[in-house]
Amino acid sequence: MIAQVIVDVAARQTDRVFDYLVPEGLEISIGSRVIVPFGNRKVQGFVVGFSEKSQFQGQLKDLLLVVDEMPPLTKELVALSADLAQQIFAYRISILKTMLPSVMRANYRKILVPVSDRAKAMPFFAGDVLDLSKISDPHLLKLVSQLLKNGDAEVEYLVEDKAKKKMTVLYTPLLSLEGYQELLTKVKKNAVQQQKLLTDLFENFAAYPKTREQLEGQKISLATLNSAVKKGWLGQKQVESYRKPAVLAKEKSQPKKLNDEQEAAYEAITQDVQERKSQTFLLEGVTGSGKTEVYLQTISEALKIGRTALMLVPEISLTPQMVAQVQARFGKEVAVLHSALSEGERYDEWRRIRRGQAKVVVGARSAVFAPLDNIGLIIIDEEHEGTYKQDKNPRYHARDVAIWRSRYHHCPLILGSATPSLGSRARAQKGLFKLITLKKRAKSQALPRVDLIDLKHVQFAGGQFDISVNLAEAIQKRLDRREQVILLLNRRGFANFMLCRNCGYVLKCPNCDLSLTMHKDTGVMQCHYCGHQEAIPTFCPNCHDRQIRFLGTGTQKVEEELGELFPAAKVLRMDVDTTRRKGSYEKILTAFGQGEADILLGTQMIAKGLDFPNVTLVGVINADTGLWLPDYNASEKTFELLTQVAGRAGRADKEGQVMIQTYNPDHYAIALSQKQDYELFYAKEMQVRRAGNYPPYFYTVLVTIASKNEQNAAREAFNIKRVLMAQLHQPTIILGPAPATVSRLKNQYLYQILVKYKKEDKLNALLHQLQDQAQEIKKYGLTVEIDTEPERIM
DNA sequence: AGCACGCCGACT
DNA sequence: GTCGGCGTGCTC
Repeated sequence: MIAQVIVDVAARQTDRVFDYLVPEGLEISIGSRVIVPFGNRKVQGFVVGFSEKSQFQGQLKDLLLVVDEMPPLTKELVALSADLAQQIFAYRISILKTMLPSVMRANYRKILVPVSDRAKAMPFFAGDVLDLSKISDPHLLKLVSQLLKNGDAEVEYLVEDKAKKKMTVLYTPLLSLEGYQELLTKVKKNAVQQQKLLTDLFENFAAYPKTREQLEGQKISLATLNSAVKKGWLGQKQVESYRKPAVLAKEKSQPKKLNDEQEAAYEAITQDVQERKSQTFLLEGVTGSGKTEVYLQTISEALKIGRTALMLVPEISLTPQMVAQVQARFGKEVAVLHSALSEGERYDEWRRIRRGQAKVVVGARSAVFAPLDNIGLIIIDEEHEGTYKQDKNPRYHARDVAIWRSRYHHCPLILGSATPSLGSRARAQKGLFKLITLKKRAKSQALPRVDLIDLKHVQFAGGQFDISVNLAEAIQKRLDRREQVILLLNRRGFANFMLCRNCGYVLKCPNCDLSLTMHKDTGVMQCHYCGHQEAIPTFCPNCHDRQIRFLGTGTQKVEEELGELFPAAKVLRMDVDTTRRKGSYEKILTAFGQGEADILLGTQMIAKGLDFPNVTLVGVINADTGLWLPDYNASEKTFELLTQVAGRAGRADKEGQVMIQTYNPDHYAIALSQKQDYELFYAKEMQVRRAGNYPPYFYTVLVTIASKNEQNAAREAFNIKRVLMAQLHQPTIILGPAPATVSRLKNQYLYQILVKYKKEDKLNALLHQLQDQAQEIKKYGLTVEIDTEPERIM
C-alpha cells in the first residue's frame, strides 16, 4: 500500500503529495500524522490518500511512524484543505497545520551522536546527545565537522512536538460490594484513612472507577491508595485526563420565551436544520434584539436530531460572560477554543471535540476548523468583523470555510450582525442568503441619543485639539453624577493622510476618489490603488489655508489631556500597549465594571459587546480617521464602528448619550450612524460601490510582488500586469502596479496589483501559473503573494 | 525550507 | 594544495 503524504515543508516545490510505502501492520488512515524520511532528514507529514501504484520513477521509501493513535484530521478536513489551498493560494501544508492545535506542530532537532568508542569516551559528549542547533561556537563547530568526517559521530534528525497528554490514575474496584463490606468490619479502628476509603467503596460503589484527583478531592491520600492497590483492593491504570478549563456557568439556563420576530427566525432556521439544507441565513438584528437566544435555541434543535453545532464569535467578544451563556444552556457538551486558553488546555479541548465528546464548539476564527463530525448548524456571530479573515498566510476567511463546511454537512449557516458586511447583505438581497431581520429590542429600550459635534466649528477644551468643550462638559456632568464614560479613539487611521483644519478637506487621489497617504521616506503623497503621486502640500488645495494636519492621534496623548482637563477623574486606558499581557484585557474591564475608574479610554477593542450599566456617555474622539483610509471599505468600517460603539451607552435603565466628534458631520457614514440606520447606509454605500466598481459589485484579488531588489520587483509586477491584461477581459479592471503603503518590509520591496472582476473563469489558474513562474526564477528572490478579497489594500 | 553538491577565492 | 563562500537543484 502506498500513502500519499503532504510533507511539512512549506515551499512551492514541495507543495504536492509525496508517495511512501506503508510497512505492514501500521494502523493508518487518511488524516494520519506521520513521520517520513525526506531527503536526508525526517519530517512530519499528513496522509491525504492511498494508492496501489505510484508515478514516481525512483525507489519509494517506507514511512517511519504513525504519530497518533487516532488520526488528528478527519476526511472532511483533508478534503477541505485541498479546496482551500487552491482558492486562497496557500500551501496545503500551511492549511493543514492551522487546522491543528499549535502543540502538534513539529519541532525539528539535529543532534550529534557519538558512534566510535573513541568519541563516546570524549568529555565533549558529556551525557549522550548534543543539540547541533544550539552550537554556535566556531571552535566547537570545527570539532563537530572533524568528528563527522572521521566517522566518529553521526547526525541524527529528530521530530518532536509539544503535545503532552496529561495522565492520571484510574482506580477500579477489584472486589465485590460484599467484599468491601467484609473488609470494613475487619479493618483496624485506628486506620481512619483505610476506613474512609472502604466506606466510600461500599457506599458509592457505582461511582467507581474514580480518578486520583477525585479521590484526593475526598481527602483520601495517595499513600492510602497505594497500599490499597498493594493489598489487592483496587486496580490501577494510567489514563489520559483533560485539562478542562473551568466551567463558568453555575446553573443551567432554560430557553427564554421568544418574541414573534425571534420565533419566525427560529422556525425558518430549524426547518432547514431538520431538513438538512445547506442554506445560509443572514440574521440582521439591532443590538439587544436577542440574536443570542435564537442561536441557542437553534443549536438545541441541531442537538435534538443527533447532530453537533459550531459557533464562531470574534475573539474580542469571546468573553467569560459569553462562554458562560452557552455553557449554561449546554453544560459539559460545550468545548471552547480561544486564545486565553493555555496551549495544553486548547489541545485538550480540541481532543475532546475530535473524540466526539463535545457536541457544541464555541470559538474564534480558527475554530472554524474544529474537528466536529456530523455538524447540524454553524453560526457566525458579528459576521461583519474583519477578524474572521486571517491577515497572514494562509489568508482564509472563516465565513468561506463555514460555507464550505455547511455544504459538506448539509446544514444551515447563520450569519448574525447588527451591521452586516455589505457583501453578505448584498447576497441576501440577491437571494443567495436568506435574510431575517430582528427590528425590536428584546427589552424595548430606546436607542441612545446620538449627537454629532462638528469639529470645524467648535472650541477645544484643551490645547491638543482632541476634546471639544461640548464633550468636556458632558464628561464633567457624568463625573459630577458619579456615572461612567467610555471614550473611543479611532486608531484605524494611523496611516498619515492630509486633513485641512479649516474646511475639513482631505487630499484625495484624482483617479480613485480615495485619500492619498503620506510617505515620509520618499516625500510624496501617494495613492495605493493606482500609484498616482504628488508632492506633500503645505497649504490646503481647497481653501488655501495653511492649517493642514497629517493625522494620527494616540491614546497616550488623549490620556494626558484628560488628566489636565479632569485632574480628579480616574482614567483607564485600553489599547494594544496596555493589553499586551495575558489577562490584562479582562483585568481592565473588570476594574472599570466595578467602578474603579470614571473614564475608559480605548481603541476599537472597547467598541464591541461591552455592557456596563453605569456608562451613560460614550464619546468618540475622532470619527474621521478611518474614513479616508485608502480602502474602499473605509465608510463601511466607520459606520460599523460608530454604530457598535453607540450601542455601549445606556444599556440599563439609565438614559444613554453618545457624542461623536467629527470634521465630516455630513458624510453619510457618520450622519447615518447618528440615526443608527443600517438599511439607509446599506443603500447609499451600495451606490458608492457601484459607481466605483468596488465589491460587492466586483470581486477583488490583490497580488503583491516582493523582492529585495526594487527594480526586479517592479519589473515582475509590470510583467504580471501585462499577462493579466492580455488574458483578462472587460469588465475586469487591473489597477497598479503601485508600491505598497509600507513599500519596504524586512528589506523586501513590495509592489501591488489589484484585479477587480465580475467573472473570470481562468483567473485562478492564471494566477497560480504566474505565481509559479515568478517564483521559479529564483535568482531574483521574487515572491508573489495573492490575497483574495483583501480586507485592507494598503 | 533544508541540505548536498559543486565550483571559485584566500589561507595554514 | 584545502577550507568555505553561496548559487543550483532535489526531496517520494
